[in-house]
Amino acid sequence: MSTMPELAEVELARRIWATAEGESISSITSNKDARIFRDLPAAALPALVGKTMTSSTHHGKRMYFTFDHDWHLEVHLGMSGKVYCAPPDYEERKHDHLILRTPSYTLVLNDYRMFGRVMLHEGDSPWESLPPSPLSRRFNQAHVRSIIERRPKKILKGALLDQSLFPGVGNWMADEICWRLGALPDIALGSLSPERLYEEVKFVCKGAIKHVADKNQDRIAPPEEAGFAAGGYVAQVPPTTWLFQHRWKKGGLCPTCHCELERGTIATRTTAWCPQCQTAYPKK
DNA sequence: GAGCCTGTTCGGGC
DNA sequence: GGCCCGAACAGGCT
Repeated sequence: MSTMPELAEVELARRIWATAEGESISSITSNKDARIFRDLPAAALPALVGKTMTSSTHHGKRMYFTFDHDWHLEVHLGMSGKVYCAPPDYEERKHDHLILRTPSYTLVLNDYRMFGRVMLHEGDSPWESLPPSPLSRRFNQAHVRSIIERRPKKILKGALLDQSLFPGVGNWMADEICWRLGALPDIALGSLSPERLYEEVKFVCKGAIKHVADKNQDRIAPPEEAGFAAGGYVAQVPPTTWLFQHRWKKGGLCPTCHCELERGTIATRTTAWCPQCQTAYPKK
């Protein structure tokens, strides 16, 4: 299973680094030339040395680690970012671009493609000004209705991937939501009912957390057992009743009707759908 | 060796 | 401005 840095893996990654909550940063090693630091002023990171990680949260695909005196380290995993919580004597490996050491742990950010991003904020909580997360109470039916009403002609899959509308939803989750809606990915947003869209976005987001973040908790700690070896840390994935398990296999079958899934490029992304089950709405 | 790619941004066309 | 697409980013994997 390759990595899939969408909402649930991001939350799992947050929990992995959160192992070090309550510890203070003793040293920082960073590859400042790495693209992931393109939005971070040079020499900003040392400000974290001596500061204690007090809490953390995630919003969509972004993680925030808060250090005392209102410093917030933001990490986006991009396409290939991984975080590890390793023992104190961890030795740097290829593509490790950020290493935070505390007395008990080594927090590592490894990203070979460097589409990820690291930022540092001081002051107010940066996530509070972002659009509502599908996991939050602010994300309700009225909010989904306003999304649909403002962009009735937008393609469903393109809308689902838009991080300003559905923060955290990525390619596989978008396909899963379309499949559960019984909707082809290229129908217009305006043909959907707010109730149904709200229901399935919620179901897939909550289910992803349950099946991916919660079920892989044993990958987090203790650090000597944490999955910082090659292969990533996601061992448990959504059940075979989800499209997830079938969408990448050539000749994969729909878990509901068992007909062969179709694949193509929609909204510029590789997309899988069931030609039989996803016909509840007129094509765009 | 060629092609693919689970994320995001930017530029161009309409 | 809105929307859509393709390219670019970079390197491991099939």
